[in-house]
Amino acid sequence: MNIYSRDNDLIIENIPDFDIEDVLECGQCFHFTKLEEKEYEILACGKYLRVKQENDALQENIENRVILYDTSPKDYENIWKNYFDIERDYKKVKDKIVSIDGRLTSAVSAKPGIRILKQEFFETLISFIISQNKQIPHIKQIVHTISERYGECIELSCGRCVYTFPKVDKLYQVSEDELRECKVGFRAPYIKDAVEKVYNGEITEDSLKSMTVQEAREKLMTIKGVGEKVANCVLLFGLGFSDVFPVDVWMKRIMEYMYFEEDTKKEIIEKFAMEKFGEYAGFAQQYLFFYGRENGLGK
DNA sequence: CTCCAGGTCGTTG
DNA sequence: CAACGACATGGA
Repeated sequence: MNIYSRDNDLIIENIPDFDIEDVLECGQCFHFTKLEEKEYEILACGKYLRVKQENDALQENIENRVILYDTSPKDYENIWKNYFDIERDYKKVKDKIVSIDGRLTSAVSAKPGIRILKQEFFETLISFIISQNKQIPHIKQIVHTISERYGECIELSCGRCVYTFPKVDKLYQVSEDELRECKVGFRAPYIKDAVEKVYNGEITEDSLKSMTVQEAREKLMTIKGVGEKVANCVLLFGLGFSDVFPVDVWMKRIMEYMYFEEDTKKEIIEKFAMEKFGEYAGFAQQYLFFYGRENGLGK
């Protein structure tokens, strides 16, 4: 891996096991827009990032080149290195998963560039409350709407404004009816409850991170509208716990297709996967989810 | 028109 | 506990 600045951009060559398309399109993140093939803009951590990956530099003996536009080395060190989980050895992660069960080889090699993003806790919490009983494109739309209406504006050099996801303090001021106008539907009171519990300090990122997964999961589930699945997604994508296995309709189908071959309760599937994959359960889940969804596994 | 979506809640058996 | 309908909204 080789990192250097060119004009105002930050260039990273040869990030192992990284593909910006796999990372963003695998369903863990909703606050981004595709601009071109392998080129995206992302709103995260209170920042705007335009990022592009080139894989056609083979003659220069370079496997891939990722360009973070208008990004200082300092922002890379402080924000994006952590956000993209650059320092984790994903070869080891994938080897481990495949050694546990060789049947995951096809899932892992289909999307070899997945990384579990370290997303902001609050945004992840609200986003996955919204996600229940909704399709990914619509979740993205709602997250964008909430950000445009209540987030902070970042003015780009071209004059266009983009909006970060709002902070708790801001969403605390937003009424249930105003939330409904963002098309969150019956989830409005759920969001309200989550915002209140975070705002008044009953739920904090730090305290959750200091707990065991079980404790943190139970704490999250005291929020109305946060069940087992949403809690697990927040633990995995927003708090850095990797020993969780969110089971949604897709994972249920995929796991029934691969292991159970009959209707099986989500709790059984979750327990089975956690015992099987342990601290790698979250990674295994994401490879399986993306692969299974793209291939319509389990019909 | 009907069915379903990265589910969860409240109500019944 | 287990099962089941309701819940907003939009797309197939």
